[in-house]
Amino acid sequence: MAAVKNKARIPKQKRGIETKEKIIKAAMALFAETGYHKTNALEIAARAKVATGTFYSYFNNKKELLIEIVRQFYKRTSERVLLNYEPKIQKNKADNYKEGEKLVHFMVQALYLSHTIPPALHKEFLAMKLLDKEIGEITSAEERNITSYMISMMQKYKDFIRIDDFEAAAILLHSIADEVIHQVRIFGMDIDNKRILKELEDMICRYLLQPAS
Amino acid sequence: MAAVKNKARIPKQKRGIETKEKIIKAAMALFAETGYHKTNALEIAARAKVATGTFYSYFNNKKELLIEIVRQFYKRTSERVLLNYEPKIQKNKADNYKEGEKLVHFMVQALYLSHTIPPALHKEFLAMKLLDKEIGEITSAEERNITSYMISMMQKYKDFIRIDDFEAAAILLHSIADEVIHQVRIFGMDIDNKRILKELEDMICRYLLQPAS
Amino acid sequence: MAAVKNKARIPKQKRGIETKEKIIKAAMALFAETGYHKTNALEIAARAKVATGTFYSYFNNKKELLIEIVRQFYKRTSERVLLNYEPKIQKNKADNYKEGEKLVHFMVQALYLSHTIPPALHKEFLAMKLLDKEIGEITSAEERNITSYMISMMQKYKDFIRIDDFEAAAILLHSIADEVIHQVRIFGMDIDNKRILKELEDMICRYLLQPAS
Amino acid sequence: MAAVKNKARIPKQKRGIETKEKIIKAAMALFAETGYHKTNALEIAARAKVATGTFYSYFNNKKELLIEIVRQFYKRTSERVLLNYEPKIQKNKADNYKEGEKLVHFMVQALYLSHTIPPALHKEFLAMKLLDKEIGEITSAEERNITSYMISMMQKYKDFIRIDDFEAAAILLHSIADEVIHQVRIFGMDIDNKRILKELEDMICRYLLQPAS
DNA sequence: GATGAATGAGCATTCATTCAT
DNA sequence: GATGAATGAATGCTCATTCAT
Repeated sequence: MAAVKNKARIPKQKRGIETKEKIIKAAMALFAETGYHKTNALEIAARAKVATGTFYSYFNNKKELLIEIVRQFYKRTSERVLLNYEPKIQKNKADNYKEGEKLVHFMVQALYLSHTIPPALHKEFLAMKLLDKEIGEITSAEERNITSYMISMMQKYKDFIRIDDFEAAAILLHSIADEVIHQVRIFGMDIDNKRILKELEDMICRYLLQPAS
Repeated sequence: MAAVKNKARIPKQKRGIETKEKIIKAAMALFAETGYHKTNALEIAARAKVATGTFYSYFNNKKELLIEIVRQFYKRTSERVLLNYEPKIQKNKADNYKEGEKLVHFMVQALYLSHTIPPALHKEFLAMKLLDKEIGEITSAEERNITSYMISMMQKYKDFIRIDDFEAAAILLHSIADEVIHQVRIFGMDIDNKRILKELEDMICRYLLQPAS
Repeated sequence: MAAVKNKARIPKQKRGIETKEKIIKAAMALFAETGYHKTNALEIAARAKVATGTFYSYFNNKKELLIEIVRQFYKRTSERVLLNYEPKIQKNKADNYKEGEKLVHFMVQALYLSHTIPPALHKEFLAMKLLDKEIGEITSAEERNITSYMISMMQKYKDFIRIDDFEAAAILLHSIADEVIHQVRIFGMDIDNKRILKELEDMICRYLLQPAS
Repeated sequence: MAAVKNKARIPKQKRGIETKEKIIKAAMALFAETGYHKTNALEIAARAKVATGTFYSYFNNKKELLIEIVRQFYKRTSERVLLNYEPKIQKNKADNYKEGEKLVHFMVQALYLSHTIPPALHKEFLAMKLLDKEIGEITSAEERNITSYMISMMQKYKDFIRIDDFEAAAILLHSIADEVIHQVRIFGMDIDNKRILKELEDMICRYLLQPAS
């Protein structure tokens, strides 16, 4: 309702960019340590060794800062997952299942490796995705990106694939792979993470791939 | 001086129990409508048509109220999932896979049906599970319960099962089924929910069950 | 300004008197333990094993209860100091100073012995005497009583006395004796209390009594 | 998590120091007018023409403010009492008692003059010394200072002194002189203050000084 | 641009007191 | 008389945000 005051400075000079980066670094550290809700602007400014006023000249408010952080994270993650070189898959090999397994392994690994921020911070992101509409939308857009990419991959390798509903499959696969990786990375479950990831890959393969004839 | 003042009244009389219930109802409605963080004690009391002081004579603070709500939810969910009658599975049937599918369908349905609180409220629970240690622990305990139950089911029907690592499988299955159901219930994804759930069941079956010979 | 609601019940029956006494006992204990200001009606009622409502049917409020306690204390103290039998003083003895010393010793002892409530509670009384007008007045009245008594004693034994201004002397003596006894009883000073009391008596004697000729 | 959040701002700039001083002034006025317990942070801020938040950026809470005020008071008092020039006392005069009287008079006057804050405020200090442990400790430390000074004075003029136990005497003298001065300044007793102070000095002299041979 | 002092609405919490049972 | 649940004004304190220097 209220007109958004868009006073946030967009730094052009080197010093300004560095200051903004200092603030983001400090905020990430604090969000990871004590959580987004329990961190306040004063603390962020203090940690960044910057005056409170400076904070507000770069970000209109705390949430905008979070959005910036989340955006940066997803941008980097996307790049890592989507732009990664594909493995060498041989379409005409005798055993398509084996080749498919390679592909699945590659994708799960890519997803796993893309989650490189501190678990505690990631936890905050996931929570904020649920709690905040804006963050939720950013996340959804990102997920749609990844899902589209997966559909295109299925189409490319459709001879390997046993299921029909590519869209549902993509959503399902992304959803579960992401969740399992979160579980593994964030909660660091008691039992060996490798065991879980192995089962995950097996599950995806059994579901997705044409069985070896 | 003592770290925690445990003044919360434990109502013995009918009136007290009703009042407490009124507060819980009001809080659930508000948490669902505006979220836990954006709801305050005053609003809860007002919605429950109760004085602020009354709120604080039943709960030491807002979080304790949330914990009570979460506990109640999990207790009911557990009862529904765990105590549900099992479907009639015939162990000696010719087609074990078909019977297995019935079992999987039954379990997914049970899990689906157990999530009967308003999606918005559930969203809050999931977020708080990530944000708050105490809530996180309650949730973990609950998850361990369900995982144990699943392991025992696998042992009971081990002739149907193709995988070896029951523990990893149980964790994996619980994790993904829960996640997909949340996605479906909370985000009410664009594409037909039935399509997703159908794929989920298919995936679980392919992964879990001995293929039809 | 506001008309004082004088609803406080004056118990006639044994049960009522006992209940009131229970409340007073509980309050004294709590005032001593945690202080008047940090004690609330609920706690007093709880300690007295009585309902909150019952508290308010015996006392209009917390301060009235304090006043009752202070009154009781001064009544008992007065009785002990004033009604105490006097020592046998021989007016015609050769050495008046020696006899005077006996008298002073007796009075200091009487004052000392009259302070029989727990030091922590006494501390509260002294503070409330400073902070609260009503309590201050009760205390002042009491002090005037004691001062008068001291003047009459000086008159009775005027042959022993070296000073002229009986009134100023009585006020001074009461004031300092009381203070020193408080110091000794309440703060339990590091150095031996007996040394302090001995010096006090010596001081009073030197000041008050005709030197031995 | 940490027991005490030490956020209190320590003003470096002129403006900050002035603001802090404004708050202290306002608080002293209000404590004197209505007492410490009946004054709240809001009122102090309002009187100082400052926002509530400003109050809390200089003091963590009301008690910390009181402590600061008490500290300032004792610092000033000490300086006045201890650093005051001594009167010219002639050790070899014929009449030591006369010289001693001068000394006692000087000390009582110094003590009297050192109590320059409004009586009502002083009353609050005395009450808080009894009610609050921290304030009590500050006061005790101060009293030990003064007592030490008195002992050193007695040693310096030991030829004038009739008593042996310097330590007990110092404690006793400080205690009673302080008390009588409080009585006089705070309660402004009915009878002429000069009469009381005169008797006080006489008493101290008789007790402390070698009689004129 | 940067600073950090100042703001004040907002929220959590307490407790003296009342009153229906 | 006794009970204890309910009341709600009062108060302490926080923190996002502004703005004079």
